[in-house]
Amino acid sequence: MGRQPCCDKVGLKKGPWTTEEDKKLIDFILSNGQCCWRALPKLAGLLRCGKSCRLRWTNYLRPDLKRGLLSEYEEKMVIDLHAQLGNRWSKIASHLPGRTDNEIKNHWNTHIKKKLRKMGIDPLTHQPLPPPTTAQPPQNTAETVAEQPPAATDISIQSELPDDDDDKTKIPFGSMELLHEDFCVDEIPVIEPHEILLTFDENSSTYPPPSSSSPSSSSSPSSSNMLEDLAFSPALDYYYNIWEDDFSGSDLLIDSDREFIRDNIMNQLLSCL
DNA sequence: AAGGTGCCCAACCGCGGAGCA
DNA sequence: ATGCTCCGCGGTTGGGCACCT
Repeated sequence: MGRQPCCDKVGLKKGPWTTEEDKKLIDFILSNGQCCWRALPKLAGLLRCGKSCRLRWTNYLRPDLKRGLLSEYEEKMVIDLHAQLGNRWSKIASHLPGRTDNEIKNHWNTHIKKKLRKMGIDPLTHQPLPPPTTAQPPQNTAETVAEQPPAATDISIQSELPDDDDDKTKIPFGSMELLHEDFCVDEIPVIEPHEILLTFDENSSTYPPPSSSSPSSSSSPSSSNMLEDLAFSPALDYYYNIWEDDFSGSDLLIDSDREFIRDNIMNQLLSCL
């Protein structure tokens, strides 16, 4: 009995991805779109299982991913959403454009959990932790207990968050969308560079820029700054660097690709503004 | 400087659900 | 209705790094 492995693991590579593998995966998906993950490794010339490819793409290579720590606002959203949804990380991630479920899960386990405990909130129930008494040993260290604000203050964090029950937290164009959403698995749609929608998140720590006031402000980001930033976004540069590293001698038209994609992003953004 | 320890996060594993024949 | 395949999700692991002693 037992479940069949997701793929034939004999001869398949595991562990960290190399730049070469990243390049192959990116190149394949940008040329062909996200097709059947199981078939992708073979088609892309990768010695990986489809699952590994999907994970690498969704968690690390997708061009719309934000890098770096979650902003304070994002963190509050995660706490609020977790209170409503529990450990449904993918659902939570869907409210935070540019963030992956893995990233949020990791951030929750390494930062937010500790922070909440320190603040006297049970990260599981989102209720105030029982106050430490002399009879009961405190769950926190003495120094963290001393830093605890009253429980009522802690809970107010949640009430500051926007109501999640509508689309306010769903940022339009908050994720990269391929225009061919509804192709069947057997078809391998060709996604041309001009069909890729690269998008931004107005709630991120980058947009609006740090100088702007409230993170929940609905004001539009400065278009000139946004375009400037996007045009030179780390994600794009990452792709370009990969291509340039290993395809410098190939017949790929790196510069024209770069210009073409960048121009297309600019045009799409301008049409949205 | 060297070794030990803890943290972070990318990646893996296994399960459940959806879709299809 | 059943069994199979595939995808996506959540939990877990372990390598690399930073910090501490």
